[in-house]
Order: sequence, then structure tokens, then C-alpha cells
Amino acid sequence: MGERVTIRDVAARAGVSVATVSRVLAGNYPTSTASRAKVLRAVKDLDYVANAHARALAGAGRKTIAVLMYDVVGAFYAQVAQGVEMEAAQHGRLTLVSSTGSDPARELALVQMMREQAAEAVVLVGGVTQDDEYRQRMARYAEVLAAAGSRLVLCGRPAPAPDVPALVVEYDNEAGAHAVTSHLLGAGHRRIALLGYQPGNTTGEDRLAGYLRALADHGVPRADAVLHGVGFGQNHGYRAMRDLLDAADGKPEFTAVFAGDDRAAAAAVIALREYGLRVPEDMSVVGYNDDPVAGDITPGLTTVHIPAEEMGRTAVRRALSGASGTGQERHVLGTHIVIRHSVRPLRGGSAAAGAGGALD
Amino acid sequence: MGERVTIRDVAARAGVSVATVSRVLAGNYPTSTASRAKVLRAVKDLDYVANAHARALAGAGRKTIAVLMYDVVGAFYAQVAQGVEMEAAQHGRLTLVSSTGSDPARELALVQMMREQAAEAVVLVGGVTQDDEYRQRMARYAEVLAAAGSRLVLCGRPAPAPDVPALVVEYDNEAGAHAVTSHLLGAGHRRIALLGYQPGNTTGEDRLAGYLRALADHGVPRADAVLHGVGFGQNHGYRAMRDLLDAADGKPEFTAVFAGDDRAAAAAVIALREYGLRVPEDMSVVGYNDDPVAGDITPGLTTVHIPAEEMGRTAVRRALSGASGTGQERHVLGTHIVIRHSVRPLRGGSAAAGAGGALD
DNA sequence: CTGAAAGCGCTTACAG
DNA sequence: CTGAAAGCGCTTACAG
Repeated sequence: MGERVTIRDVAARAGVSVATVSRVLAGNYPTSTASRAKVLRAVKDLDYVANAHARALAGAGRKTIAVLMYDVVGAFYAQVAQGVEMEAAQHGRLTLVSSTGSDPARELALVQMMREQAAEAVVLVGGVTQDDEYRQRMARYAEVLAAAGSRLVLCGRPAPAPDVPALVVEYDNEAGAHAVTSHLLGAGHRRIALLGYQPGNTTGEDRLAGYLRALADHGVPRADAVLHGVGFGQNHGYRAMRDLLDAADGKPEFTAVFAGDDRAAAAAVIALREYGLRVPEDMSVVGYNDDPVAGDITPGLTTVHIPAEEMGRTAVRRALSGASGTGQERHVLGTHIVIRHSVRPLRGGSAAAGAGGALD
Repeated sequence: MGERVTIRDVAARAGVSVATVSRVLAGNYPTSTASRAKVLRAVKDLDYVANAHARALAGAGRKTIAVLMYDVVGAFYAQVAQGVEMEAAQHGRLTLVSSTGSDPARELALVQMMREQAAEAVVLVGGVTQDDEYRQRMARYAEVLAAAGSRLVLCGRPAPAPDVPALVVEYDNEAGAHAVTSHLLGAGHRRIALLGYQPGNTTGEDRLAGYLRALADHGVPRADAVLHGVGFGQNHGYRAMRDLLDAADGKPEFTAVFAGDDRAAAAAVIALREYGLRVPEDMSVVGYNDDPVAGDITPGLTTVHIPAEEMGRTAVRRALSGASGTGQERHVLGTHIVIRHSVRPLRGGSAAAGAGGALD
């Protein structure tokens, strides 16, 4: 339908030059009240909107922020994306979202596309397997992006090397695991099963580290640690819990479960019930992430809140304010434990457990 | 850092004209093997990527699909967004995501921005209050978008009028409500409370209509319908359930609850437990949406699955294949009921309830 | 305060 | 198969 109306059409109808139209619209240069009125009138009459591509080519216009992640439906990813989008919008930027499905080839292709789009920053989200291949890949992204005046932002994943010019926004994953494990230990639990440990994955490794450190801090021998399952999420959590229960014939030695994430924890609660074990009466359970599900189930899950949306916001805030491309910048946001109803003090444990409102 | 490398640089290094470089890269025109090799070599050496804006201006390049929704973290929205993104990616399109926060002014501003970006389609997602203002607004969007060769797609919200040139992708919301209510009726329930009715909101109205129709079909007098609460979600669901229970002093006349959505249903289960009522033994509960939470809680929630991701996919598939701008096109996707463990047959009810696997 | 003109980096008829 | 040139729709020094 109808040919697109251009700045030339507006200029003609307003009886001024295209330069004047451009200036009136940009508002960054003096223009007479008369021209302004005529131009605005013409813009309205013709329902003109500028061509963003032409604007960008000429070196002006709205920039865009790109966020690349495994998928969009995971609560963590969705929250980070939301934070990115909101902060970007606040700064007049548009947000491009793409999912990589953890395919490095696709990820690379997307980074290239974002270079083509002249994205102001490219935000990569979520835990990874940190190996040499990963480090090299990220270093290369950072370099090419910096060369194009853009910026690589690593969100919830580690910096590949100290000298890579990336902006890193993480949360204190290890500390959160330490805190929630300590909470369990403080409540008197000694045998705590860690569910869904993911070897290699940075997120899983950090949680394991926090768990082990808490055990050590409380004098629990490493031999008493119970690790089982691979991977997070509902299915893995259920499977791992069943395995453990099956192996122990429904009478496990451990009295508490630290699930890799809340969805795994929720599934563990179900598996426990199927074995006739009540939470928290017979088994205490904690999760991680403060996923919406943590507040939706009974009992409410004690878990670790991670500032996902804030990470997204911080990612773009820093990307926009930083000296582009130079050096590495790192931000670690705090986590905090959210106490609900899934932990119960054991014997002489402290009274740390059991607080919190019904829906919180 | 480093000046951006352009097609001219590539041409110079390869010893050919920019036209040849363009042709080699586009691959839509014959080029000699020799030139091709030289160009590809130069592209690699210089790490060249084309400027998407210049490409777009010249009338080529990757297009983009825009999706505008209330927010990104709601499970429904996230799923639709995921569907849009995946289908768009499959067709070589990029996806721009923005949240409107249900602010019409912001929505309008975003539609304008998408016109500027020359988005190939603009997808608006989610239920609305359908009044004249809404209809006019959508009609206008459809018109200006069509004039710009783009397309307005309404996803999960009604067409404003039959002649508005929009693409509408809905799901059979009323039928889903009818089915799940009938499931309850089939299990012998007569007094069924509808929780979280949202007057005015199209999604809420349709669910109410399905509920009432099922009641009528089963000969339950309209006077036996119980409607309470405004709005969906955890907080509203909890509040509404508590209200009803408080009013009945914990001994409600109804034996089943149809919550407006799954998160409200999950909260209702919690409220019921606080009153010592077990689900499904003392009260059957069903939800809507097949939100992840439905499978995460105990008992698993019987609910209505809505094809959110498929809606997103259909939205872009149709937008890309349709004759642009012409007329209205409407697609209604089916819903189906997902039976888990939150419904229990009453007295002489049929044996319809109680099936389904542990985690499903 | 305003206009003519160059230029942003591509693509694509038009000649050859 | 290849190149010179026009053109996409803006913005912004440069004159005035």
C-alpha cells in the first residue's frame, strides 16, 4: 500500500527544506517558531515517521541492545530479559532478544548479526561450561564487538580472562549456596543431600562450592556430603530425588535436601511425598533462585533470591555509561536467603527456620 | 576503536568493485569463482560484517518482527515471546521485544517506533479491556502499519472490528473454560466457585462465559454460580479464596473452585490448607493456562492448556506468508484440558478425575 | 535561523 | 561475469 512518506514529502508540504524538517524533529538546533509549526503540522497531516535505518546510517537515531540467552521461558532468563528491556527503554534503546539454545554456532551467528545491527551492547546470559573453547569464544566476541564500538556483557557467567574487554555482571552464587546450606546446618541438619549437581557448569559448580564450604565451616566431614543427579529443573530434580530415595529404600540418612534450583526442589517435594515423607516434618528442603514456584507451592520453599532483573538492568546501565571497549569491568550483585516454610529445626538446632508469611 | 570496515575496504583488498563484493555476499547473482575466493578471503581477513542499516536502506537485508506485551516474565507472555522469536529466527528475522505495562500511550509510542524500524509485523499480546477506545486504537495501528507495508497481529486479544486489516491469533478461551467446568460437573460437582473474575477483561469474560455455559448445559441454575474476586494471579487468587472462606466461616457450600488462572489456583490451594481443607479431598480445584506451576505443586493442578508458544509461532508464520495489509485474517487455536490430581469425584460423579502421571 | 550539498554503506538496474 | 553510478532517507558541517 501507499508509498512510504519521507522527509522530502514533509518538507514539500511544509514549504521548507529537508534540513529544517530534520532539525525540527531532532530538536537539537535552533528553528523558528513558524517553521516548527509548519513542519509539525505537515508531519501530523502526513503521519510521517522517520526511517530508523536512514537515521542510523547517517549516524543518529535510536540504538539497540541485544540480549542472547538459552531461551526466554525460564524464569531466570525472562527476568533478566525484562530487566534489560526496562533499563534499555528507559534510556531510549530498543531491545533485540534471541535464543541460542546453547548452540555455540548459533550464538556466534547471532553475535555477528548484532554487529551488523550495530547493537550498542550484546548481553549474553546464563551459566556455561567454562573451558578453553568458551574462553576463546568470549574473548573473540569481546574483541570484535569492541572494535565495532559495541560492548560484550556477560550476565551470570564468568569472565573468560582478566584482560578480555567485557563487562561482567554476576551474582554471588557461591555465597548464596553457602548461606542456604548454613541455614540448614544452623537448624541442626548435618546430612544434607545436594540435588542436581551439574559438573562443569559454572552455576552448578559455584553452588557446590558454597555447599561444601558451609559444610566445612560447620565441621561436617566431606564424606558426609551427598551429591546426586545431573542438571537442574523439574525432571532432573524428580529423578534425582527418586534415585536417592529408591537407593535408601525410602529411609535416607540425610535429613535435608538442597536442590540445585527451585523447580528441582518442587519436584523433590513431590517425590518425597510419594514416599510418604512430609516436608518439612520428615525432610527439610531448600532451593535456589527464588523462582515464582517457590512461593506457589506448599510448603513455601526456603530459597536464595538472585537479583535477576537487577542484573539485566545493571548490564545495560553499565554498558551505556562505561568507556566503551576499554578493559574489563566486573559487578557482583548480592543474593539473600528467603525463608519460607520448607525447613524444620532438627533436635537442638537454632530457631532459624519457619518464619515468613503465607504467600511470601 | 578501529574504524568500522566497510564494503569499500573489502573491495579494495580483494581487488574488485564493491558491486562484486555485494554480489558475492548476497549470493543472488553469478560471480566467478576467482572473485568469490578473493572476496571471501578479504572478508575473513578484515572480519567484515555488512551494515544492516545500509542494507535495509538500500532495500535489502534482514527484517525484524516486533512483539509488544504487558511484560516478559509472565509465563504466558514469555511463551508467546519464545514462539515469536523461534519462528522469526527460522525465517531469518530478528525479534524486537518491548513491554507496554498496559500503558496505551507507551503502546502507541512503541508502535510508532516499530514503524520507524520498518518492522515487518507488530505483534500485540494478551487480553484487554475491549471498549471503543481500544477498538479505535487498534484500527488505527492496523491502518498505519498496513500503509507502511507492515502488519498488525493481535495475539490472544480480539479483533477490534471485522474490517480492520489485522491478523488475529486467538485460542478458544471460552471452550477451555467450558471443558474444565464440565470436567468438574462430570465429577459430580454442582456448586463451583469461579475465582478471580475480571469484569471487562476479554480473557476473564470469555472464561466466565464458558463457565456459565457449562453450568447451563448441566442444568445448574445460574443462581448457584459463585463469582468472586477481581483479577488473576497469586495475590488475587489468595485474597479471593480467603474472602470466600472467611465469609463461609471455613465451611463453604461450594465443593469445587475454578480459578481464573493457575497461579491463582495455586494460591487458592494454599488458602484452603490454611483453613484445614485438603485438595482434592475436601475441595476440588482447577486452574487455567497450564502454567509451569500447575505441574510443580501438589496436588498437580488440573487445568486448561493454552498453546501460547504455538500462538507466537502462528502469529509470525501467518504474518510472513499473508498478503500484506489486505483484509482481516483470523486463527483460533485449540485448547485442551490437562488432567492431574486436583479434582475428586463427588458422590455419584463420573470417574473422570484423578488420572495423569506424577509430574504431568 | 535556513538551505544546498555531501556523505553514511549498502544494492541494483544499466552498460559492457 | 564485472564495474560505474544512481539511489535508498536521513543528518550535518558549510555557507549564507
